[in-house]
Amino acid sequence: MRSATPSFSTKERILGVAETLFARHGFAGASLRQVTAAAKVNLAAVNYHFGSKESLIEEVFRRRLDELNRHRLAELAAVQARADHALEDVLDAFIRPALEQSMDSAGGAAFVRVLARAYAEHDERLRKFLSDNYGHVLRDFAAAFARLLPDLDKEELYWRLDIVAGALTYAMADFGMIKRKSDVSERSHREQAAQHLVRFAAAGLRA
Amino acid sequence: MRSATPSFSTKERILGVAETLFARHGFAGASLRQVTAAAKVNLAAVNYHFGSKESLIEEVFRRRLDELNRHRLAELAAVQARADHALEDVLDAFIRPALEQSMDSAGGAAFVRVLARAYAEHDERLRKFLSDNYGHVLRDFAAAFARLLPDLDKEELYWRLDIVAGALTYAMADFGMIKRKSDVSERSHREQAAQHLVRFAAAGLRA
DNA sequence: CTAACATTCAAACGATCGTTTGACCCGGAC
DNA sequence: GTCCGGGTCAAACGATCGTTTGAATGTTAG
Repeated sequence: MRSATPSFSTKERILGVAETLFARHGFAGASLRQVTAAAKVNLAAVNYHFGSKESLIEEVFRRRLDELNRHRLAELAAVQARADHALEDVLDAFIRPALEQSMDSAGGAAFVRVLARAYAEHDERLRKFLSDNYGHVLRDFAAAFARLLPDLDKEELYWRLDIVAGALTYAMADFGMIKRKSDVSERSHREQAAQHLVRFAAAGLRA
Repeated sequence: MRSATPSFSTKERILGVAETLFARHGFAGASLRQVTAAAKVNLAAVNYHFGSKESLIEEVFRRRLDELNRHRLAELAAVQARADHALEDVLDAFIRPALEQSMDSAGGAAFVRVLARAYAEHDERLRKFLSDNYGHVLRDFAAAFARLLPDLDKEELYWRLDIVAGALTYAMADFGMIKRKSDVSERSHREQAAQHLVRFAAAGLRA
């Protein structure tokens, strides 16, 4: 069975449904009974395959973050290899991989919402887990920005990057109150969002 | 008893503690037992004074949002009365009242975190409640921005305002990963945040 | 076939949730 | 004094939570 239907195994079905429900109702708001019912698996399957609800949450992150971080650092390296790279290129290297992943798979769009949840939740264990995976990437990007903005002192730069990261998280999660037109596809909606955000953030960083 | 200790009545003590715990653990994460225990009132007091947990949540918002919206619109009117008002002035009229309120009372700082929670929560009833109180103000500000940016078409403006609102919510809630120095007071921390955000947002809107 | 293992299942565990109940306290009206 | 009504209290309600159990099931190897 493992090799016959690998993409629909119990484990992966739980992960996919959990991602969707965590995005919609939060980590505390989505119960294991809701998850297992939607995934059409037994309630005990979560504790059998993942050990606990918290381990399930971490696995939802790990599944996507590893790939996302890898792509971001790869694009950053590619950008920095060009001698004449601009601020917009570095911003694009940070934003675009998240955008791409959010459109790759069915659950990708849900994951960026889950990511935004993680910022809102103050759970210490979850924040540490994310810092271990995300903080390293942010530090590399901060160094890249620092080189492109030599006149900006470090503290001022960190302030602005903080705002950029917050705006990115917000925009990617589509938490805004202004709804997109219904005739604009999800893909072009997110591509426009990334494009606007890059220009907006670049102008703010240069201000 | 009502006139003897009005600022420490059971009702207000519940509201204050609920604000703090909702900010820290979310609406689903903070239980009424935690709230009543911290407020040193009986568990049944919440349902007696507010009717339900959901009504308590709404009351936590109403207590601060009425004043916040009033101040924002007053400052916007004052800014628009000046013929030479700039983009930064309008942004300041939006950001500063939230900043002031967050420092006025002990629970004010917690409230902006509660406000950010509201964006993360997808609860339909809560979003409608906020839209009724918040949406009107956002529309007025959007009109003010539109007058100051006549070359920007409406859709592009809405995109950027969406990002600004998201960055504001994020920054005000202090959800960033970059910690402030411990020797910088909370007040100057938030004033710097507002100042940076105004400059950043203005540059982004003009880009 | 049997033995061993991995997985699924219904059922129950104790804990905690929001809410309700009914007795109790107490200050003011009569 | 009696009565009344707002307020507080301990206790319990049923529902739901995450987790555990032990039997049933299916799958693989010898």
